Amino acid sequence: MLFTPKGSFIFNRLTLSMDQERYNAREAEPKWQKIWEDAALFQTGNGDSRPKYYVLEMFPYPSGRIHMGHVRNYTMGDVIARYKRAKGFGVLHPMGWDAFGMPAENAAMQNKSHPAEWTYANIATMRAQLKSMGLSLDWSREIATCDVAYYRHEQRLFLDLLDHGFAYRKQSKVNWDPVDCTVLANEQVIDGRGWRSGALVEQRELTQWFLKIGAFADDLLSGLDTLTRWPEKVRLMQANWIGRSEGLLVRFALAPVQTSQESDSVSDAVSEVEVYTTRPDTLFGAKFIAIAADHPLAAACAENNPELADFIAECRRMGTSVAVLETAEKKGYDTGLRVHHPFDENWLLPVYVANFVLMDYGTGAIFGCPAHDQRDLDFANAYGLGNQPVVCPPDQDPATFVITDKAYDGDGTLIHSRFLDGMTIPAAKEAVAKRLEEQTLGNAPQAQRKINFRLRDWGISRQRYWGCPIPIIHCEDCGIVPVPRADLPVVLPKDVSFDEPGNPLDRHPTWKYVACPQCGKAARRETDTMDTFVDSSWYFTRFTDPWNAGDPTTPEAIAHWLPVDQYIGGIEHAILHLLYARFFTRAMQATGQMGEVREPFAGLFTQGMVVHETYRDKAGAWVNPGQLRFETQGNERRAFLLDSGEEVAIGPIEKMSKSKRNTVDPDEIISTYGADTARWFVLTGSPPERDVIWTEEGVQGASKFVQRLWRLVGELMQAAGSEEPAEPAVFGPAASAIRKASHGALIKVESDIERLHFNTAIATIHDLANKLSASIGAIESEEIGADVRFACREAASILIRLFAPMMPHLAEECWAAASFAGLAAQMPWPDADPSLVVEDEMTLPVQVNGRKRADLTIAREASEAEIQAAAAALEAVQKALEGKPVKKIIVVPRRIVNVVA
RNA sequence: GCGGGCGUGGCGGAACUGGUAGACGCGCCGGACUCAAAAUCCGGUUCUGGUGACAGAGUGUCGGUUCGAUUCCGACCGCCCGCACCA
Repeated sequence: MLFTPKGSFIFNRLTLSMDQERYNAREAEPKWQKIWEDAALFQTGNGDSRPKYYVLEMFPYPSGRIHMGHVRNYTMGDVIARYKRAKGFGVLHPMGWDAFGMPAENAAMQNKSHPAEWTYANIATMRAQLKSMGLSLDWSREIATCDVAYYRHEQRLFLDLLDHGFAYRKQSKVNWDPVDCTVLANEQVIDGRGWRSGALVEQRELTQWFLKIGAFADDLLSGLDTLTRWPEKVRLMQANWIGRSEGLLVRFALAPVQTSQESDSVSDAVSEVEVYTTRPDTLFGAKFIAIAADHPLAAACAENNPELADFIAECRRMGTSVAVLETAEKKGYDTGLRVHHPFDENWLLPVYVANFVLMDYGTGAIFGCPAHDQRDLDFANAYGLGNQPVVCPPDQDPATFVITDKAYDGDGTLIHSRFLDGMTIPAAKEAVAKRLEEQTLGNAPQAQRKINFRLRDWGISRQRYWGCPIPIIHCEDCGIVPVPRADLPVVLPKDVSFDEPGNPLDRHPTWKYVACPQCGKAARRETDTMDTFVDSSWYFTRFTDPWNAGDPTTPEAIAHWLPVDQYIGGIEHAILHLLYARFFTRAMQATGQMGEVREPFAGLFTQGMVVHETYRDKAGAWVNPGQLRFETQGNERRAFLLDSGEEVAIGPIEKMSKSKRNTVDPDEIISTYGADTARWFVLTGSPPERDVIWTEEGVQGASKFVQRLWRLVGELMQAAGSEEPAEPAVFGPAASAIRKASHGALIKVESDIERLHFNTAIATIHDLANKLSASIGAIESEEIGADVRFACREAASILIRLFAPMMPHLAEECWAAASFAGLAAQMPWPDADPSLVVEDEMTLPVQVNGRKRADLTIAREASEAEIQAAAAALEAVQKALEGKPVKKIIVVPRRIVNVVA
């Protein structure tokens, strides 16, 4: 007898290594990793003729060690890569390092070493960690952005962008991070603080390099519609960030002023104020004009008005902190200037300098319509300017409709607006635009239609050492001179010091002094380096041909591999990285480096974080879970310190962070349980886009399941015998049940992985294991015929391949132990036979008035009438009807029967 | 304030276009094996009532559409995320 009645297995010592009762991950994992590597299994050449599939996970910053978030991110990518490979695709699955950035400089300051040393040491550590995870990566394509071999091409791309007018220099107000001593892009300022340092950002006036992302604002917006495999949320966030608005530029003529001599001199020099508005329909509700503190007109008025100058200075001070802006009151200062209403020469509007008007949006000037804009209303109420409703809501009487402290911005009909009265808002907008376009002020139309964007151009200058040098030379005679392409790369000097603040490149004794390439005179190099987001804006294209030494990209490789079919990363890059990469794709297309590719990432997936409970001792100090012992009583859990026995408080579940001491080290997990257990865990429990809670019980559960699969495959192969039988013509009930379970699970897992529902794919594999265990446990040895042997062998072969993308090492060990040919990693995805899942009879739930009362088992081919008759005849149905007559019986084929009384 | 998302057992979650709510896992309870423990295996586990077959309630709350609603619509409550003087 092969099986004991309870199904526990007696191992046959003759069957290969299956006599091991336990699967030893620590031995097996490095063994298979080496076999894969020696066979160069995951290297994909550019001449591959299979249909292509490009899987990419956001490459990591080499901060020191990988964390659980990396494990989750890269496991998901690896499941897809391995699955697609099994499905017959030529899979490109590369890895690299986002290796420039501030932390390396901070480390250099602390350790008195060089950023390169720290960075490359971290890369070596993290590469080894990633390799221990058993990822199917093509390491032959590895890149690090801090390698000259990479950033030389970035300098070339910069020069291409410069030639095409996509890079330019301008003086502007910038976000200055006083801790990192560098400039930040708007996207890098979060709640008024630097995204890395957390320092309150200040405004400074500096000359900076900009990339013209604004040139593609419209295209970046409309392109979002084509990204159907992106999360709706990310597309929406980008659309809001780009912030397109359609409006009108309207010029208001300045009226001569009698009251104030100072203002009078201004109105002599300047004749008009131009405003930008998206609500030209409310022009007859206008009560004032407001200009920004930085508006040239404000500066002109302030020249002879110290009080106004003070007010402007106050506005500027406030502008340095977003936190203050949020709570700031609407404040203004009357310049004394007046303008004529465009439709009525006798109607004068006061011109205020206002703290809520921004110079860098629109024209830095607005007209205020208090009745229909809350901000304008707050201002008007503060300065007693009154309001005039000009849009009447549908349910209000125009005669009595008034606004007091809540502006109305909804739909309605125009009132008190002369020639606009009775119009809808869109009609009124059109009418105003048309009339003002035809009307002239000076010698030009008084108004002009204008589409505006919130998106600002991307400032890329950083006053840091550890970044890609901007290949520019400043010559006193020739001005800005690009480094000739033949002289590239501009290499970072090695001999730099970090013992004082500021930019080491700037204070290097020799590096910046060069001869001007044009006139040969003494000149200086640009000492700013590029924002590290430039590095990550094109790395996905470099992966397609990282061996090309002469050019950043290779047209054939781009055409073959791009776009990335599935990109995986954190939601935190929804705007920053993902928008920049989309911009670079367009800009590089314009410079001829991107072929016909319009969007870099056809499919995007944003995975959730790995979170963990937090613990605090009596003193309130955070405690690491490794120091704790847990007790459970019923549904209550308590935690105690291992050494002292002191009880600690179990706190909320939060993102793993060193400061809260709730991190779990991947290395420890891998050395204790193996990579497969870690990989399995991060996919289980919650859907991939949601956070997953790390628990010790969960890891142990995953580890137990690894062992269970190992035993189950052994049992299946024991039943299957060592000889591979031909497929029998007839299968008995036991064999049929096994085949039905295997093929049913296969169909489900396949569709789950295709939809990236890894958690339900795993549930299905659990379910299959349960079913197979039950089947095998129920079979007596004398029943094992050719059909059962065939079904068990088939089940083992399917089962192993189903979990192979998630637990590749265990799959190889099982595959080999089962004496199947080749490597599991090379096996094609099994073909499902849907006919095996179909049953002759089906069981339909039967409802009475929408409530389930019975089950009806009936032939699959039964007609609707037969089903109706059989359902009505059921005892439970009759009972539930309580004698009431049946009105109708609804039959939804293969789904349900509902008897309506 | 604006925009978006989410509320399902003790817990994580499942339920594809409206069709058996609670798959699968964790935890818990009971049992087998064992001198004992671990490991493993078997059974139970939404709530209420009943020894029981069974009956009633049930997917944040209230209403609507439908033969039928976790799923669609409306209002409200709660939580999470993004943006925020953008004219």
